[in-house]
Amino acid sequence: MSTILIVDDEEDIRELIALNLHRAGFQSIEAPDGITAVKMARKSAPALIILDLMLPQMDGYAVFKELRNDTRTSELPVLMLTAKGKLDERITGLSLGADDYITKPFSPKELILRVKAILRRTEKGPSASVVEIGDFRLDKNNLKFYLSGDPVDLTATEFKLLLSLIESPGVARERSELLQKVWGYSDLIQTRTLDTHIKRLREKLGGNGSRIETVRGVGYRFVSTTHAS
Amino acid sequence: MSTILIVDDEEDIRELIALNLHRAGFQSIEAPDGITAVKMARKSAPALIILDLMLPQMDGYAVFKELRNDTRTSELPVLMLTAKGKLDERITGLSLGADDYITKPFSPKELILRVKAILRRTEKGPSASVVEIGDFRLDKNNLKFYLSGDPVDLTATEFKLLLSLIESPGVARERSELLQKVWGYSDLIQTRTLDTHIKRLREKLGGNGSRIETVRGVGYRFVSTTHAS
DNA sequence: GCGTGATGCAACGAAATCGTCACCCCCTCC
DNA sequence: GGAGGGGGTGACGATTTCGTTGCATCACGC
Repeated sequence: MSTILIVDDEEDIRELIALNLHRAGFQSIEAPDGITAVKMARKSAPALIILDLMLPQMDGYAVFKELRNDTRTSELPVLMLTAKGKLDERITGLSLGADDYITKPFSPKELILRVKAILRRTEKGPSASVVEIGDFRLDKNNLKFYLSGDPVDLTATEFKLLLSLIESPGVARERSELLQKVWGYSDLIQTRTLDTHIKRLREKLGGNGSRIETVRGVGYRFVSTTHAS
Repeated sequence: MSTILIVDDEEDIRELIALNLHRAGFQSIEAPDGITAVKMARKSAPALIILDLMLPQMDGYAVFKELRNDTRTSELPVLMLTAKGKLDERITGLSLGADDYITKPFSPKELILRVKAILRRTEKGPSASVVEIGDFRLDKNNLKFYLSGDPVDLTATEFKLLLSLIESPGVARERSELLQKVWGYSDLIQTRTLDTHIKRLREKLGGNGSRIETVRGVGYRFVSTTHAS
C-alpha cells in the first residue's frame, strides 16, 4: 500500500535501488533472502515488490509462487530482476505472471520508469466514489459535478446539498434533515439559507433544475425522471 | 423525522401502528384504502409506506404496482403487512420488490425495529465513501475531516488536496500531478499556490503536519507512519 | 563550506461564497 | 375569494477563501 519491497541478496544492489527509489519519492524496505521477503510482503503489504531471481536457498521463482499462493500477497505487482541475456529467465518470469522484468545491470532511470509504469497501471481506481444518476454525475474525489458530461461549477455547499438530495432519489428530505447533513445545524433552527441554496442549485442545473422538487411543508426531493402531468 | 404512510382498511390497526410509531418518534399519515394511499404517497412523499395486502377494491399488490409505476413514488421503501401463515403472500411481496414484510398479528416492538432497519438501510447511500488511515478520517459525503475523532475544518481545496495525498499513502505525488488533480491545471503552469496550501494543511493538522513530507524536486507524500526510509 | 534552486512562510488584495433580509407570489384551507 | 403560511427570489454586506508576491530558509551537488 505504501512502500516498495526490494528483494536481493547483495546489499550493494539493494542500497542502490533504495537510493534511487528514495530520490524518486518512494519509500522502501529490504529483504536479503526469499524467506524474509515473503514474511515482509505479508506483514507490510508493499505496493510493489522488486524481486531478484538469483537468491540463496529459496530462489526468485519459489518466492514468486509463494506470493501468488497467499491471498494477502497474490495480487501484488512484481518487478523481476534478471541477469542479462538469460532469456529463459525472462520468459519464465513473464509467463509466471510477473508484471515486468528488468535486466542487470540496469540504469536507475529505467528502473524508476518501470516502477512508475507498474504503479500507474495497477493503481486502484478511486473506490467507487462517483454517484451517477441519469445525466447527473457527482465525483466525490474531486468534488466535481457533471451534467450530461459537461462540468458544472458548484461550490462546496452546493455540492454537499446536491449530494444529499441525490443520495436518496425520489425520497423527500426534510428541511431539518438537510440542514443537519449539509450545515451541521441542529434542528429547531429556522433559516432561509436552505431555500437560497436550492435556488442557486436550480439555476446552475438549468433546465434540469426542476429535478429538485419542492415538497411543501416537508422539504425537497430529487427525482430521477421529470414526470409529466 | 420522516413521515410514514400507513395503509390499512381497519382503523384499529392503523391507530395501533400510528401510536407505536409516534412513541418511537415518527410522524405518520393514514390511508384506509388503496386509492387514497396512492394519492397520499404522491402528495406527501413519505419516507416509508406500511402497506396491508388485504384492502377493499384496490388490493395491496395493485397499490404496490401503482406506486412503482410512478416516478414520484417508485423508489419509496414499502413494508408489507401480510396475514400470518400466508406464505405465498410473503413470497409474492418480496419478489415484487417490497423492502420487508411483517405478519399479522405483530408485536409493536418488532414493527418499530423493522421500520428503523428499513430507514437506516435506505437512508445510507450505497457508497459509504469514507477514507480512513490511522487517525485520519475523510468523509467524502459530508466533506468532513476528522483527526483522532475530532473534526477539523478544512476548506474545499484543502480537503481535495489532502484526499489526493492520502489516496496513495507512502507514494510521492508530483507537483504537476497534484495541480492537475486538485486545481485542474494543466502542466507547465508554475505557481506557488500548492506550497501555500500544503502549509495551511500542515498548520491545521497540528503535530500531524509532519505526515505530509516534502520530496524535494518531486512533490509531496503522505506517510502513515512518521519517518522511515 | 558555497552557490543554486527549491521550498517555507507571512502578508495582502481580489474574488468567491455565504447567510440574512425584505418583498412577492403561490398554495391551501376555510 | 380571503387569510395565513410556506416558498421563491433578488440584493447586499460580511466573511472566508484563494492565489500571488517577496523574502527567508533549507537541501543538495560541487
